Amino acid sequence: MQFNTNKAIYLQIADLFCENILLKKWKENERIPSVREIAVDLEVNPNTALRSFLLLEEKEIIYNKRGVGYFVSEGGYNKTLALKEEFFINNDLPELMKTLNLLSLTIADLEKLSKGSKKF
Amino acid sequence: MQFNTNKAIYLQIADLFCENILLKKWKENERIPSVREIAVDLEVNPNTALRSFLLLEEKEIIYNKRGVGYFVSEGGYNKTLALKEEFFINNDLPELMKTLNLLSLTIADLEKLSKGSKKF
Amino acid sequence: MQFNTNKAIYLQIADLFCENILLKKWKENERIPSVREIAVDLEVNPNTALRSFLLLEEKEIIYNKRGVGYFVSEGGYNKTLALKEEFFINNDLPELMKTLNLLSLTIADLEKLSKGSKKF
Amino acid sequence: MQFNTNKAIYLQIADLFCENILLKKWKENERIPSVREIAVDLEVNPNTALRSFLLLEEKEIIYNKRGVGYFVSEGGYNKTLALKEEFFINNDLPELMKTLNLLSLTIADLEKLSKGSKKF
DNA sequence: GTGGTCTAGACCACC
DNA sequence: GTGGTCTAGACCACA
Repeated sequence: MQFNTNKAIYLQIADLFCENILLKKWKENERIPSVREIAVDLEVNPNTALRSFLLLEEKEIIYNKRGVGYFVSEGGYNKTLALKEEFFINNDLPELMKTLNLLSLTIADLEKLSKGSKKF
Repeated sequence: MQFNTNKAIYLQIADLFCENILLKKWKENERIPSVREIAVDLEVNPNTALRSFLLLEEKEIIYNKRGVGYFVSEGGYNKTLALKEEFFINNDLPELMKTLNLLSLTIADLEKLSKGSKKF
Repeated sequence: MQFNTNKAIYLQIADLFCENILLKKWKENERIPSVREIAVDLEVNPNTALRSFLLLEEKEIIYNKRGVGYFVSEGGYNKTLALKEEFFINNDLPELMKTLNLLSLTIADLEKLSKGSKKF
Repeated sequence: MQFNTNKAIYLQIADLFCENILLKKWKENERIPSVREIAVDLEVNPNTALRSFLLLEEKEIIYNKRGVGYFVSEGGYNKTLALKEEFFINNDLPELMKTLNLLSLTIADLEKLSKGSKKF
């Protein structure tokens, strides 16, 4: 996996985990890969991988069974969605509106731009 | 001014400068506040303020007259606009589309959200 | 049963056993539940349950009859009491006094607090 | 400094910080020693020391000024006190009452015990 | 096998 | 100078 250099790796891994939950690749009460597996797969140090787990555990999106591994929390999907939505509304969206304003663009323009872009 | 802890202060100040230019608060060939004034106003270390100036000078959005101060470049408005647009298309927009997808939102939803938000 | 995540499960189970002995739920020379029963009841790994038994066996609070099961030792009550008392005096009590000091509380305050608390 | 082997060092350091705040050795809005200083003083790895800072920052007891250091939060004293009190009421106290009950002791007995102990 | 802690030390961005 | 991240790897307790 490639990591963006502008953001801490462990945060990018945490985002990846959230994505997996939101995309239902990881289901509630299911065990997720071990710290070591993630570390090997993503080619990062186990410590770095662990930080991602700890971050999401603290947000109660995942939980730990001692000696067994990490699991997606009951309600983890909704919690993840709520967190991401809240962040979007309070941070991304205001930022977006401000940028649109500065660039003299409207939301309607986004449709065209997103289609024109090679990224989609 | 409050700064976001996740982004370098000097970058946030540079963004602020760009905003002022795009909003025509700072016009081309007009002198902008000194490093010292900015540092005092925003309560930051003068070194930090200076970095913002140097960054924008390097992008030729502002220029320096020795012993006089910093000025918005001829064409600084368009340069700023171009930079912001490019960044928006290549970075913000793909990011936005991905987030919308994860949150099961569409561009159309943004209209409502942006109106419902207290931020506007 | 809920376990505290900050303390090893097997230690919490051992504490539970001691409680049963001190409360005379388990009497001297009486057979106590098997490792397997404990494991099922408390929903823990049999290995974990076994460690609790071994710990108390080592302290001679319980003993094992091969093929039969575990029993509370002759004198197990007093032994448990003595251990708990010693630990209380040497560990809990100093810790308590320090905490009281930091919180500007006195032993006298404990009376009121313990009554006010919903836990009792 | 000696550390208790039963508890993570970074937690013991965090406790120490709380003590300093409760004892008013560290006052609100005052800078506290740097991560490196703590690491050297307590003879631990800077990483370990940092964990203590991060823990307390997350609880908003201390805050960070970029490139400057950590400071006790406005209201940090009360926050620390509240946290410690809450923990005491919800954890230490029930535990204590249970232990007293098992040992056939009363709160009144604590007075004598605490005086008799060599620790005071 | 699992995670959790810790060390030693590097590198970096930032002030 | 400050903190923040990351690696490499050890050691341990626990299940």
